[in-house]
Order: sequence, then structure tokens, then C-alpha cells
Amino acid sequence: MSECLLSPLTFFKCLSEDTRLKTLLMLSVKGELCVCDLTDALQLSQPKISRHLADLRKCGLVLDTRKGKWVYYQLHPDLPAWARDVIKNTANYNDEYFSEALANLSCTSC
Amino acid sequence: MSECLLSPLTFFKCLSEDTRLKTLLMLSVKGELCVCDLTDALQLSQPKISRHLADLRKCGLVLDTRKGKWVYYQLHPDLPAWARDVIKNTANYNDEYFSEALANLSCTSC
DNA sequence: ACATCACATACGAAATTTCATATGTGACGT
DNA sequence: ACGTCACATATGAAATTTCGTATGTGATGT
Repeated sequence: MSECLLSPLTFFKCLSEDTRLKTLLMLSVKGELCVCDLTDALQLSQPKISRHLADLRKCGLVLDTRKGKWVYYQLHPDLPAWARDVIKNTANYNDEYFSEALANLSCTSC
Repeated sequence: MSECLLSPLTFFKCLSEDTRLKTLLMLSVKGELCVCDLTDALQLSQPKISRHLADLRKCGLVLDTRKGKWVYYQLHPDLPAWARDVIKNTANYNDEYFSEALANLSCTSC
């Protein structure tokens, strides 16, 4: 139930894959996104997105909240400050890496 | 010859393996270490250390300098500021992750 | 009850990463 | 020239990660 402390190695393994990294950067910028937002933005299959989100959940990097049929994801509120900063700074200095994904977002919450 | 721009994905892939991550954190703290310092600190075989250093070199994260028989490594001076900050902050907030490795260092430069 | 939508999970195959072992290279000492 | 030390690289095997496809689950609508 409770997360064991997030090791830097576990954290960076989560950031070392394209889909997961872009997901985290987008969540950092947008605050909250549902699975279908992510499949649109990244142009990937739903199971692929879902599997990577499960990885991020297991490591405690994201929190999921069900709202009716939709499941919304956000960066986990209990994320250590240093880890949150890594994600935020990476987003700030690497727009070009995920700007296309952001542009693909056509959600109402934009 | 010239490095292409360091993508965040490439960067985090370098940080996603125990040996490479600890090496970068130690370089961040110590400034400069030779290969034998790292084999002592991490208690690993020389070829294993050497291969991971080659990875870090290829990605432009570290710079090697030959001094007689020894080869010294440091964080690459041209590392983007955001990347250098990630390494430095991770080191600051995760001592316990690599303190044992640091303690194993018995080099003159400590 | 049944269908559908949004999402999660299971499974085996394919790709990628890591490693141990062996061998190669450059610098130094004699 | 020869040996040794410090380090780099090559090779194939083993472990890990990733993915497509198929199927399962919970919520909503009729």
C-alpha cells in the first residue's frame, strides 16, 4: 500500500522511455490529463499508454482519479520535491521535445 | 565529432542504470575521478566501469583527460545547465544512495 | 439485461540492454 | 625491446524492456 521511498534509480528508469517521459512532462505542464488525451497527444495505442501509466503508478510518480468513465492522471502530490523539480525543469528547457505532443491535445481542459 | 544537442530522453537513459548514475553523482561531488577510483568505489570490474564510461562519453555527459597512465573523468563542461542541475540536485537530496560508494573512495584527491 | 465506451491487464514475440570473458592499446620503467 | 600497469573494446550469452494482439473490467445509457 504505502510507497517505499523513491530511489533516484527507480525514478530515472521511469524517465528513460519516450512515452513515459513525454507523459510526465505533459502532466507537469497541464496538471491533469485522461488516458484518451494522452493517446491523442502521443498518437499511440491505448494499451501502450495504459501499460506505461501502470509503470508510473507502481513507482508512485502519478496519481489516478476516476471521474465517471474517465480516469485522470496527475503528478503524484507526494512526489519528493527534488523529483518534481527534475520534471519541471526538464519541461521548461526542452519544449521542442514534446511541443508536438502538446499541440496534438484537443481536450477541453486546454 | 561535434555533439548533437542532448535530448532529455538520451540524458535520462544515461541516468537509468545504477553504475552510470552513481558515477555521475560521484563526479558531481568529487569533480574528477580516474577509472580505478570508480572501480574501487563501486566494487565492480574494470571493463564494466569502462563500458559505462564509454556510454557517458558518447552522449557527451563526461569528458576524459589522459594524465600519464591514468584517465580522469569529469562532468562535461559543455553540459546544458538544466542537465547539470538535475545531477547536482539528485546528489544533494539522495546521499544515502551513493554514500557507501563515496566512502569506498581512498584516492589522494579526497 | 445488453451494448458500448474508457481503460486495464495478460501473453508471447521482438528488440534492447547488460554482462563476463578475452583481447587490444597506449604510457611508463628498465 | 620487453614487461607491466591503466584502461578500452569486441563477442556472444543472458537478462530486461517493450510491444502488438487479444481479452477483461467498471461505468454509463437504453
